[in-house]
Amino acid sequence: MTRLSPTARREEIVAAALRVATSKGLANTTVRDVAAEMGTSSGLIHHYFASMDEVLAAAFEEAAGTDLAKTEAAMLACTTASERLSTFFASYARTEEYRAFQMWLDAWAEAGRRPALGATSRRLNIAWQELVAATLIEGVKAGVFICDDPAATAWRVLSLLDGLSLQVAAHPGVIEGATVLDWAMTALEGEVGLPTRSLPRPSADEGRAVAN
Amino acid sequence: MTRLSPTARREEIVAAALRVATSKGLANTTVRDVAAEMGTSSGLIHHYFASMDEVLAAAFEEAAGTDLAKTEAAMLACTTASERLSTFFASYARTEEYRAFQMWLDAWAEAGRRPALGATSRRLNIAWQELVAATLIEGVKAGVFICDDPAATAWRVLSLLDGLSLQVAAHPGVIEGATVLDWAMTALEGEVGLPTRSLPRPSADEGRAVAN
DNA sequence: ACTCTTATTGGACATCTGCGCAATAAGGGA
DNA sequence: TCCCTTATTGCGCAGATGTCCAATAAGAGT
Repeated sequence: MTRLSPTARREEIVAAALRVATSKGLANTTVRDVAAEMGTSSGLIHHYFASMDEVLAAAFEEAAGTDLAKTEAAMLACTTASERLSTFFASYARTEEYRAFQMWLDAWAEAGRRPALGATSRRLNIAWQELVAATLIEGVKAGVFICDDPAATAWRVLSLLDGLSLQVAAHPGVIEGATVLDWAMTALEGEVGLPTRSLPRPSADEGRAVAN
Repeated sequence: MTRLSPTARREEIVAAALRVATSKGLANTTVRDVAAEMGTSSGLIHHYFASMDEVLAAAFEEAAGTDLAKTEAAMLACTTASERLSTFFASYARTEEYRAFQMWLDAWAEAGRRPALGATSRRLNIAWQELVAATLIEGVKAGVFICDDPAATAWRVLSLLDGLSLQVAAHPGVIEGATVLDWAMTALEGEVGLPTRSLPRPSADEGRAVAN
């Protein structure tokens, strides 16, 4: 392979690891898989990463971190807190689709066994919660939301989303994807004193529109 | 090893597999681990189970199925629907403790890769939801709950519990165990039209009392 | 053109994995 | 007591896994 700069090669490794992890799961991604995906040798990966744990952590960070950044950007483009919440849900709809959520399942399950991946998973989960909490606080200040404890409400709505999405990902057919979003939004409306269904429900098309 | 009857040996294998899975996780449990735990040979396990997938499925069924049965029994000992819900939460508090929940994390993550484990996980998750839904329906008939769609509410409260417990198990310290229960019960009270905190919050002692 | 850093190779190593199979022995029924 | 089913053994096989390392070569700086 052509000799690359350390930063470029590192990025390529992370991108390749992410591609493999997306198709066969974080927990099933091996050094040789990543090397084969890049068309290089397996030794090269250990020249940039001390352990496979750190490769997986970097790949997961790339996936979930990018989702987070895109969602945050889309939310900041909105003017009102309600619109930001709607955008949040629409954006989450994409994350929840198909294989993407399997990566979260693997990250949570492996968190106790792979220190680097566990630390990354924890950090990103908290970041998502803080994103929602900040929007809630904003809405309370603007007088459109009623919420005693925005941080707690954020954890609840995010955990509800996670718990429901988990069923969609792990047990296909038990709950439908569109239902997850509707239920979570209804729960949030109840928490912050909005009339039920006052937040517009994103269609599948809208969810996909935010994705790119 | 002394020659046992097929049923007795089968049960011993499942029990040993469960013990191993409890300490090092379902996903990390190997044939040799289970054999060593029993003090027998690894070939014996394949004499009773066609694949490791089925051993893990049986072990998980034993763990989660027993939890479910105990919880159901405790709930049936109560007279009112509200008491049954309180008992449900108190019982869930035990499940959520420490390592027990890691098994659910592994089951969900592995569901897509191990067919037998996936089927078991799906079945037990639905059984838990049906248990809650039945109690809600009962409460609605008795006029103490207001709930349009008990099945949906059951999925929501269970998924909220799962999503919050998941954080406790995967990211220790982010949320406290006692908080999980309080938040989930508050959410349920909101859903079924009960005053907040009208369901008594079980203490850690009560949770442990139901365990045995 | 030459050197020297270092990106890259390719494979070795030790270990683990699920699974299968021939050999052994235990124990119940006759 | 003998026999015949079958529980149990112990190891082998084929493949996978993370990690490490000596050898190679590419390319930047002089």
